[in-house]
Amino acid sequence: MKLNPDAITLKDIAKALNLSVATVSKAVRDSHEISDATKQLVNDYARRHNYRPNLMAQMLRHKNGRSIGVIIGAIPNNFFSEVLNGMESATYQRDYHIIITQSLESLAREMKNVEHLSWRAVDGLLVSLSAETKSVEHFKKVHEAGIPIVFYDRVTDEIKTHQVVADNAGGSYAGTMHLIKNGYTRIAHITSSRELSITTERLKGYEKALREQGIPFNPSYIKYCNHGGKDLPEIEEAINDLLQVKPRPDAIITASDRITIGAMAILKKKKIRIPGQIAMVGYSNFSAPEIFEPELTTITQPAYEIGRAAAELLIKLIESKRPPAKFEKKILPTELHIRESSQGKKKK
Amino acid sequence: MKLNPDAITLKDIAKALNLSVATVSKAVRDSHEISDATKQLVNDYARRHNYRPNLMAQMLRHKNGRSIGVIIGAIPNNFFSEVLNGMESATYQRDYHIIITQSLESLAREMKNVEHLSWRAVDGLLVSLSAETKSVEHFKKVHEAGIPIVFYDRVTDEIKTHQVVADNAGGSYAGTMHLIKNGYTRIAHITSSRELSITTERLKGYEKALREQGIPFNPSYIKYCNHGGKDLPEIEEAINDLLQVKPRPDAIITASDRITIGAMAILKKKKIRIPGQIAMVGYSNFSAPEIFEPELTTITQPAYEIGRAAAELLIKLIESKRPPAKFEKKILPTELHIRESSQGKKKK
DNA sequence: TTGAAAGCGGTACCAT
DNA sequence: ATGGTACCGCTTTCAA
Repeated sequence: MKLNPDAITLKDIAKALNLSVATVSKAVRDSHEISDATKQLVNDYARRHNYRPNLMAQMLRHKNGRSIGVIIGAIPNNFFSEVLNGMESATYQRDYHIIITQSLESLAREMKNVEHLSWRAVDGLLVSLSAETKSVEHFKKVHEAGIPIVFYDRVTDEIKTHQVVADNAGGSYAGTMHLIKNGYTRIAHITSSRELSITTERLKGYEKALREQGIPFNPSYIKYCNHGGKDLPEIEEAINDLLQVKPRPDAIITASDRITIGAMAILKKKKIRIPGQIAMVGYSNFSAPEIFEPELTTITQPAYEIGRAAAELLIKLIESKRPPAKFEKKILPTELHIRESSQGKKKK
Repeated sequence: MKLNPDAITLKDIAKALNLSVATVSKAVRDSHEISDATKQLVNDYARRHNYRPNLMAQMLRHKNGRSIGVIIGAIPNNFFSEVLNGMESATYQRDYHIIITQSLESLAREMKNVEHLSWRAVDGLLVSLSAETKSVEHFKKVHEAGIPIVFYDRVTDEIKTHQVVADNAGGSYAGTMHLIKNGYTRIAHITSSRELSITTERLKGYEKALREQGIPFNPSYIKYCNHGGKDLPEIEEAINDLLQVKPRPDAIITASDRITIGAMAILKKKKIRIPGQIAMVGYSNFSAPEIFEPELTTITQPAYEIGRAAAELLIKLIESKRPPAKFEKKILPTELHIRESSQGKKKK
C-alpha cells in the first residue's frame, strides 16, 4: 500500500509538455533562468494535476527532511503538552513537523531517543533534559556532528546553543515572597532532581527571598524528587519527611504539576488543612486550579510560548548556513496567581 | 547542516571490503544468496562503524517511511494526550513514528492536516473526527488511494476500516443509572456536537437508563457544544440555558474533560452547590479528580489503551499486503468512579 | 555466490 | 533559456 499511488512526478510533466526534467524542475521552483512563458505552462500543468515534489527524493538530495526531533518528559503532563502545542504551531506553519519522543525522566530512554531521532535524520533537536540526566555527552556527540539543538525548560550550559526557559528564579522568588508576606516563615520546597537547571534556578529564587527577608535557610526543608515526582510514593515520602522536621513547615512550594497535584492529594488524605495547617503554592499549568479544594495559588509557566520560541529558534538555526555569532538564552516570565491555598496566616 | 555528516554508507563498506554495493546491501539484510563468510565480514564491519541504512533512500525506494499520521483534537487535553501516549508507545517499539496534527475541532484544519500528512507520505492515518466534521469525503479520497486508516474515539461508519472506541453508551448508562439510584431524575447532559459518534453513543446510554427507570426523556435537558467546549462561553451558554429550563435539572452529566472542568468552574462561580443543588458526573481523564471541590464523580475512558490499540491495528493494516477479511470495532470499557459530586439526594 | 547497472524523484552543474 | 547528465543511498533485476 503506498501513499500517493497516483502522484505525478517531474518526469510526467516533462513528458506531457515536451520539456526536460531539468527545465521543469527549475520552473516549479521559479528559477530566474526559465522564461515566464515556460513557467506559466509548467506551473499551470502542475497545479492542475496537483503536483507535489516527492519529499523523500528531496530529502535524499539535501539531507533535510523538514523534521524536528523533540525530547520531552511525558506527553500527558500539562506543562509539556502545552509546550508541544507551541512547538506544533510554530512548525506547522513552516512546513516542518515534529517527531516526539518521551524520556519519561529516564536517562536510558533519553539516550535511546537521541539515537532514534538521529537515525530518523531529523534536522534538529528540541530537548528538555530528563530528571536523571547528569552528563550530556550523548547530546554533545550529535551536536558536534552538526545537528543543531535548542534546549528548553531543563537546559544545560555545557553545550553552546540557544536556550528557552521560564523565569524559574523569578517564579520561586515571587511565590516565596508572597508566602512570607502572608506570615509564613517555615517554607518547605518539594522540587525535582538536584541536577536539573530548573531545580537550581528555583532554589535560587527561593533563597533570595528568604535572605532578603532575613529568614534563615533550613536545608531540611528542601526535598528532591529524583524522578520528578513520577510516582506518588516519591512525593509521599517527601511529605512524610517534611512532617517530621522540627519545627514543622507551615508552607510548601511544589515544583511541578505532578508534584503539586500529588502533594495536594496526599495532604488531603492526611486531613491536613490547607492553608490552615500548611499553606501551598504550586508550579502548575492546570487549566482551572480554582476548582481545586482549596483553590490553589499557582506559579504558571508560559509553556506554549516556551515551545513556540524554542521551535522558532531551532528552525532559524537549521536554516542559517553558519552558526550565529552568539547564542540566546530566552527567559520567559512566570505568573503568580494568588488564591485560597496561601491565604494569610491567622495570628494565634 | 546535515544530520549524520559522518554517516557511513553501503558504498563505503563496499569499498573498504572490496565488495560490490549490491553484495553488501544483501549481506546487511541477511539475504540467503550471500555466503555466511561474507555476511560475517560485512556485518562485523557495519557494526563496528555503526552503519545505519539511510532512511530517505529506503523511503524513496519503497514508499514506506515507517511513519503514521495522527489527527487529534488538541494536544493539551487530558484525554488526547493519554491517547497520544498510547500511540507513541505502540509505535516506538515497532520503529514507526507518529506525526501529530491538531484539528482543534475545525473541519478546515482537519482537511489541511490530511493534505499535509499525505504529502509527508505517511504510511497510514489514525484519526478522530473534529467536532465540525459532517462529511468524510476528504478521508474517503485518501483511503481509496490506498492509505490505511484507523478511526479512534470519534469514528465514522462511512469508511470501512477498523475502529477503536470507548464504551460510550455503557459509560453514560452507568453514570445515569447511578444518578437515578441516588434520587436524581431531572438529569441534564452537556455534550459535544450532534454529528459525532461519541455524542450519539452517549445519548443512547443515557436514554436507555431513563427508559429502564421509567423517566421521561426531556430534550431540553440536552445541550450540544458544537465546538466541543473549546471555549468557556460555549459551556456557559449551555449552563445558563439549562438553569432556565422548568423544572430545573438536578443533575448534569458532562461529556469531556474540557466541558466538565469548565462546567464545574462556572457552577462554582455562580455559587451553585454541588451536589446540593445540582449533582455532577463528568467524563474526565484528569489524574486526581479527588482534589476538586467537590470531589468529582467521573466516567473515565481508557485513553491510553485506545491510542495503543488503534496504533497496533493500523500497523497491522500497513504491514499486511491484503486488506483483512473483516474490520474490527474495538470497544474498550469505561469506568465509573463515584465520589462526592453525585452523592445521594437529600430527602426534603 | 557475487556484481553491474538501472532506477526511485529530485537537484545542480555544465553545455548548448 | 533549455537540456543532458551525474548523483544522493539503497534495492532489485539480470548476468557472470
